[in-house]
Amino acid sequence: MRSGGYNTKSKQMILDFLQEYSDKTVTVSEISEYLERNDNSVNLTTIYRYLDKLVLQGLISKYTDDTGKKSTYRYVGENSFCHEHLHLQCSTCGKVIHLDCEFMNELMDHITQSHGFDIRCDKSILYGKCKSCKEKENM
Amino acid sequence: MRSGGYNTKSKQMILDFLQEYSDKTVTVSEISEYLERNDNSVNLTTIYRYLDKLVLQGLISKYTDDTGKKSTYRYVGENSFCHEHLHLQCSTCGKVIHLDCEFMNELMDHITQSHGFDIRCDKSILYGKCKSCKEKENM
DNA sequence: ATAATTGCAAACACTTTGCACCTGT
DNA sequence: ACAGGTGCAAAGTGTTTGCAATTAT
Repeated sequence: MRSGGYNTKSKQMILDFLQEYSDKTVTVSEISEYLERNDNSVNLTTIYRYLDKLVLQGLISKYTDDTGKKSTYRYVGENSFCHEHLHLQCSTCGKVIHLDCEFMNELMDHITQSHGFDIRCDKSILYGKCKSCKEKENM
Repeated sequence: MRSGGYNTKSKQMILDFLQEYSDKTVTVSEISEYLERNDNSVNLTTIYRYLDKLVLQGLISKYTDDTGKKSTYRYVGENSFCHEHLHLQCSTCGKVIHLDCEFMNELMDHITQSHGFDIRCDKSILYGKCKSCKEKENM
């Protein structure tokens, strides 16, 4: 494991899970349930502690869900000097869409220039309703 | 008071406070402290309950702060068929900037068209660092 | 050997609920 | 009179902390 820590099955499984779902944000209980399903139940405390470390290492990002009660985490990886992008999260199904387009870049540039405000993409989520949830609603 | 409720000093003061700071989001403790300062201490329960009602009436919007621990509220008013706008909140000083520009509208339109995702502006906050906090940092 | 990890119980912070009492209309 | 508002204590939730026991190196 990186950063001088010891290697344990629990830590490895948590990281695996985060990597597998790196296209969305996952909750602590989702991680916990995954570990249970795979016969490696881990105390919530342990999960929180390991997640804190990963956040510090910059391997994952921490967010707050739409209700403001739970935290969610997303794997971003260590070579995450990748292009900045915003996240759209559906308040209904939780799906996350990565947003990186010329319009976004134009907006970000404009904000920096006109307001002097630097957006932290990894701290921001735009909430709304995704296509499929809208469709389901109209059935 | 609207919506058939009774009129009380506490409710009036809470609404006044929200209106006075309608350009930013305020926390429950800020409301509570304001009431204390003005010799009208109100139990937190009461504040939460009234805020819930105001949210239901659509007079205020509820957000989650950057840390994900506290809720924040912002007065939007009842004639809030005003132009949609996003909010930029400085993670350092808490200042809120209302964002409504052509670039934002272009981006929103693009997102609706390309992803079928409808952003709820009143649910979304972009976090980052404002100009003055950046300047203070470099002193 | 010893530093890191873990589980448990308890503490925490914010929010919500149940209930008896009070207040505005 | 009575629907609505309020305070208090208690419960609820997600998260964090202290500590002793265990494990990886």
